[in-house]
Amino acid sequence: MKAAQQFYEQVYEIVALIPKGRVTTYGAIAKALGTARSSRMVGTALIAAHRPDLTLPIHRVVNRQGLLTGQNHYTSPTMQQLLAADGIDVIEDQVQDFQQVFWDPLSEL
DNA sequence: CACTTGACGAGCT
DNA sequence: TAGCTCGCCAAGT
Repeated sequence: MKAAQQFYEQVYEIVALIPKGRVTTYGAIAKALGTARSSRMVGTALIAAHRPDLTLPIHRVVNRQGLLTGQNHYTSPTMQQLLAADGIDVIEDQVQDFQQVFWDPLSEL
C-alpha cells in the first residue's frame, strides 16, 4: 500500500463528510491532513476519484476563492448544476456567499 | 523511462 | 494591494 494511496483515502473520507449545502477547499483538506502545502495533490486525488466505485460529492470542493476550477473535468451535470441542487448559488464559476457556505474540516470535524 | 503539466495555495516582493 | 515565484508530487505524454 503506497503512502499516496492512503493520502487519497483521507481526502475521500473528508469529502464524503462535506454537509449538503456547504463547500470546502483543496487547501483546507490538505491542511486537515497535515500536508498544507500539498493542496495540489488534493486536486489530483479528486481526478482519481472518478473511479466507478467512488461516489463522492467532489463538486463540493472548490479553490480558495470559491471558484469552480474543476469545471473542465465535468461534462454532464456541471459542477454549477450539482451545487445548485445542493442549494448553493454559483455565478460565473464563483460560489456566492462563499464565506457562509464554506465548511472547514478542521473546525467542524 | 524522462519530461511536462496541473481541480492549489502560501509566501515573498 | 496585486503579481510572481516556489513547493508538492501524481499522472499523462
